[in-house]
Amino acid sequence: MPATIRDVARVSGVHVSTVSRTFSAPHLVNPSTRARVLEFAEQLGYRPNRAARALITGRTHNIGLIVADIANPFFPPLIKAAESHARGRDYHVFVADTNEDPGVEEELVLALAKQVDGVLLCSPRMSNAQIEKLSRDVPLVVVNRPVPGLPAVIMDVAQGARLAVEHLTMLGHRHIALLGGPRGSWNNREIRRSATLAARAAGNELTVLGPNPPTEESGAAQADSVLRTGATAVLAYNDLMAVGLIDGLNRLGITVPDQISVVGIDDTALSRRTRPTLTTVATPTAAAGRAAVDMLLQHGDDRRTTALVTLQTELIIRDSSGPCPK
Amino acid sequence: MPATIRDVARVSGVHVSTVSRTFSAPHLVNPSTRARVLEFAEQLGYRPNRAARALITGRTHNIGLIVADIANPFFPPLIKAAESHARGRDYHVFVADTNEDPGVEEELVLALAKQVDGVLLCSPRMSNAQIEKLSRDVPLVVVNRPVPGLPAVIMDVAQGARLAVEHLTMLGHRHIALLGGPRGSWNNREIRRSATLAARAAGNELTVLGPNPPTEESGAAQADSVLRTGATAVLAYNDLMAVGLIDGLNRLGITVPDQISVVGIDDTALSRRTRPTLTTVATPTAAAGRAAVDMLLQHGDDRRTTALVTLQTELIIRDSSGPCPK
DNA sequence: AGTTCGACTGCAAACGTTTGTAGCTTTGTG
DNA sequence: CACAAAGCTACAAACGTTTGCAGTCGAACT
Repeated sequence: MPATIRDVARVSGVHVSTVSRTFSAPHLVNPSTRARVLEFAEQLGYRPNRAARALITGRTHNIGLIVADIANPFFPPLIKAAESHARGRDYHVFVADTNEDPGVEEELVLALAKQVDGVLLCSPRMSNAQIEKLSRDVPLVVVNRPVPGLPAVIMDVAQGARLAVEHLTMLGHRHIALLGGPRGSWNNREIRRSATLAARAAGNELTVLGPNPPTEESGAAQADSVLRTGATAVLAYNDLMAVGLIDGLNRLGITVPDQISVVGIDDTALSRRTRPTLTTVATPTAAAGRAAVDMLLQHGDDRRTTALVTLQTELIIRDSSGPCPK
Repeated sequence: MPATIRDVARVSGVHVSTVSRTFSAPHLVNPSTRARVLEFAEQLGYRPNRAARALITGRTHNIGLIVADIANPFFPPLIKAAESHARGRDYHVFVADTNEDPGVEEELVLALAKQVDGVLLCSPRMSNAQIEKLSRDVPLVVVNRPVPGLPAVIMDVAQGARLAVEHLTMLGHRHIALLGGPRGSWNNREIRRSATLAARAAGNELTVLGPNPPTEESGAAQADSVLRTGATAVLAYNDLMAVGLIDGLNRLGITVPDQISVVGIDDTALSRRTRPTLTTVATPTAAAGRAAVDMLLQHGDDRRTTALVTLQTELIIRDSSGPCPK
């Protein structure tokens, strides 16, 4: 029913190849012919069938975007930025949600492989070896985790964690709890490593809790474990857990920041809206989305380029962190 | 490089058509042949090329999902539910963001048309006529707005608005302001209509403000217009505007709900997290996403089925609404 | 024994494009 | 005026599938 290249060719009295070139290699066709073809194409509402084109060119002009949880407020800005950036380059975006399940991740990459020119793997929970293996089937760019031999864009969350610990130290806190995130997360390990280092450098005590699912409920559920550590300040794996924790603490009659300071990570839209507003480490998620798309489209075919883009993070001081109670 | 159906055929010593049937019509091939083919296919890592398949069958097993703004917290739960539901039925989902621009909407539907079996159009800003026209190119299901002659899933936001007005009336409020949303929004008109009716029935005064962009900033910016109306309670187009408004009021030294009550719509994840927590009308977004996918896949080909699914809404009373100050 | 049937498999055309090659004009050059 | 070059267009094969049709073969029926 929809017009094909053949319809356009017939109507405008030229061969299909001429119509094809009118769109994909304009300089090879006589301007007047081209004008005529374009006119008829317009009139018939012709649009090239990208799937058919992909079949022969091998380029689909689609990309895949795989995230752990669309509803986690960390991701929407990244998705939005990536989609918009990709569309500006005439690419469409498949979005899929793994529910934090590594098995689903793998299946998804494989299922998408033939339909896309590459996949953005955001915060994957798979092993490096698995990712490495998948990258033989389809170009990958990893976000939020470096994988040896693969292009990746990461945010310097170690620096952020250090800044957070230093901030808390300056406020007089001597014992900090680290509310850990999910097991497979590279960010989680990185935060832990860096916070440990920073705490040691400041002569502080650091108690690590976790691993935990990176959700609000999980943060709330950890409120009493946090209390039991005796820490006066908490650095949480992400904003979601931080606000959950604050809620949980409130329910136990503890107020933030008067009795305990809480610092989040990600600076999601949330953090400005909660009361108290959340001190947090800002990660440039939109920029990460754009950078990842760029990397994917840049090295079109020469995969296994091992570029690594690192984006800086920043500590945003708001109301959930305050002086250590005595 | 990746294995094709021909590779599998060669290796397992059968014709390509047999391999094809092994996957798409198993009952037509001898179980033992089938087993052998499957084994070799597995071994070669063969996966049918869906684009090639689509070319001949006309079914892509993809759907498009077009929303106004991915970062608006209303949408992620809908996207997540729709994607997960679709994938359960072996469909992949293109997600695209229009930035509230009707022109982009149209372009996007057209661009996606050949690559999908149908498009979910969420909260479109286009005219009915435009939507109607697009539906001739590709099956559409509209979400959050009824369009004559097209399948749609809507949420009964009129009922929600009525409940909200009644709730405020019971709290003693006699003058309510309606903080309107974007121009093209059907929901906006519906809310307005229903709130007006309910206010009249209760003998209340209702002042309508707007149209406004449906964002937090826009809500905040309207704080003084709201004050000038002299209303003691506000019903906002959505949660985002409601929390923005509360912020704006706070900045003017007005407290919620003591001096003014504020009610939102959508019950986004936000509304539980702000202080005060937000009284709001809950819209079942995840259910809407699933229902829309079902409708799209159900009437596969017989478009122009004019089914309309209406989902109920519910008033969630939290802390941002209180008794009318005297 | 001949026929019919069913189960299975192969053949080849088709889906809507792109692209290398070859052919035809026209123009420029010596 | 002949010839080459340049500019343009047509032809046809290819991409990886599906699918209607026809063919083969053995079993079951008459």
